[in-house]
Amino acid sequence: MEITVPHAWPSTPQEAEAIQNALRGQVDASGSVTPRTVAGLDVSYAGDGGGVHARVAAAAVVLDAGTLDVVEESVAVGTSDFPYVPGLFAFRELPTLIEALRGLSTTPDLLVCDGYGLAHPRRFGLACHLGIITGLPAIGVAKTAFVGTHEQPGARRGDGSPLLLDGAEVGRVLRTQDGVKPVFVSVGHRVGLDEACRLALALAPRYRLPETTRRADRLSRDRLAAS
DNA sequence: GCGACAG
DNA sequence: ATCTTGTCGC
Repeated sequence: MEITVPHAWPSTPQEAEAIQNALRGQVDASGSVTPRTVAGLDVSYAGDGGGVHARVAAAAVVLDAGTLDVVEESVAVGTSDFPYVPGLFAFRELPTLIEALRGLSTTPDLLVCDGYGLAHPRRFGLACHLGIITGLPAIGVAKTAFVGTHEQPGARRGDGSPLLLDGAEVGRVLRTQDGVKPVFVSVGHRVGLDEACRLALALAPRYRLPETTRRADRLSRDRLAAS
């Protein structure tokens, strides 16, 4: 698919924050989607992934939203030239993720990102970046807590509790399987939170994480090991 | 002031 | 994220 990045790549944390502050107003946190295809995105790192020039592999795996069968896969290898800073995480993975998306011959109807969207210090996490850059509906499904407060959701699949930040619900702590640790769902772009949770649940019929994320994780890891 | 902190 | 043994459970 074609992608044009609407800004320069930052070389300092200050520039990165300025980009997020400038783009945050463009997020559309409403809407519903009935995707035919869904792309899962993930990045793997070689060695101590904390380094600034670590080798990385980014994967984009497109699944049929109904059957969860793989429709297309794309991987890109590169380096992460921006350090890992909580809140600026997107700048570390975006360049390679975008290359992976460009490698797709089809345009997916939804992006499922490994991380946060609006549940972010400046309300503009990785899922928002990818949503705005591509113009596509996007959601974030994170594995661990980052910002906000929340109560423990019920123990059953589908149970959830609001993720609150400054009195606003910026995401939801969602149980995707009975008795397993919940995931953190937040809006990236052009999808409401209820819809984002519904989609995340539908994409995780058997395991804790969405099939999209699991597929992208495995593909990026394998590709990195083979390079 | 001191920690905590998506991947 | 990645580095890692053994262990519990389906």
